[in-house]
Amino acid sequence: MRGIKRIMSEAEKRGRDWLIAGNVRPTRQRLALAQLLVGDGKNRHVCAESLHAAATSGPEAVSLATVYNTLRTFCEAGLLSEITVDGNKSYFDTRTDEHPHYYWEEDATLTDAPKAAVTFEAVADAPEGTEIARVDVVIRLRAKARD
Amino acid sequence: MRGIKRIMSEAEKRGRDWLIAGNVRPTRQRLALAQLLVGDGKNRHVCAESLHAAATSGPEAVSLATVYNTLRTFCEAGLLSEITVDGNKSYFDTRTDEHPHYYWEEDATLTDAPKAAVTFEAVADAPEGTEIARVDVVIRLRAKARD
DNA sequence: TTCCATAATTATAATAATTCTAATTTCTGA
DNA sequence: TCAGAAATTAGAATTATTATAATTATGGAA
Repeated sequence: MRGIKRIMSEAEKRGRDWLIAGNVRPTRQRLALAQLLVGDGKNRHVCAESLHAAATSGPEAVSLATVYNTLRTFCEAGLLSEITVDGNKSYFDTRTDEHPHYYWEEDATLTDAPKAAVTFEAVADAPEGTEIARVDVVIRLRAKARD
Repeated sequence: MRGIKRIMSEAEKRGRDWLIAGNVRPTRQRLALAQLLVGDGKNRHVCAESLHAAATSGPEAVSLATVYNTLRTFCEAGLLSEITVDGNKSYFDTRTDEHPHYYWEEDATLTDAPKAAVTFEAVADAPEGTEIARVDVVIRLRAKARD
């Protein structure tokens, strides 16, 4: 045991439990990132850059390379899902169930859409020899034109 | 008039008409690309690189910069639609009506899905002050696991 | 505890897709 | 035919991301 024992905050507990649930070794950096991602119990969308910025201004700095590695690790562990929406940058969502997203064209941000925003009548069978891995739905929003 | 008058092929006509329909000046390079895109009357999905490769092996070489410029121009003219599916590269579709896509994870390619592949029961109202620009649906396929 | 093998982290270099810049060429219409 | 505008181009610059290779941390065994 290295550091001084101290009371663990709610956010720290949430982060740690989340890592354990995903069967991911709770290293210092991963704990820091996990806390930023799920520490408040709310869902969150991040990109590598935004998460790195958040970590940098926190108590436990994490290198950009590790942010990338860790986001990938979390995805593989099923803790995050990756969302692709504009051609150049990846977003990551702490909600991992299949649900639609709003993409706000005005400021290029992404939020969850209520699941009821889109309901399917039918999704046809996948072509022969394949199966559907996932159905991505992105509802692109723009500011309403004034009349 | 520079070149020698000659009979215009069906593909050339289709390309030229397509440009005119989009109100885009029919330059040599644009005609070459248009022909590659719609010359056979079929729908097509390309990325900048694949289109550039096709042009390079044709009779009228087009620089990569122009391929990028032109794809953007065609999109703005409503002749193409851009599809984003994996975080790093843009695809362009000669079909511009709203329709779902299959993304084949195995080889990272994109094809049209039959419109009936997904039918909506409902798409909720857009949030206050916004309107829906488009609903993107990508059905991600993977090779079926053997049992 | 201490030590070891393994895994994680890191700075930095490399890559990939795309955009920018500034010079040149081509078009169009008078 | 000519001038001005638009398009094209090579190459540099940018952005997001991944790879490399060296260092450091971690967890389990002794």
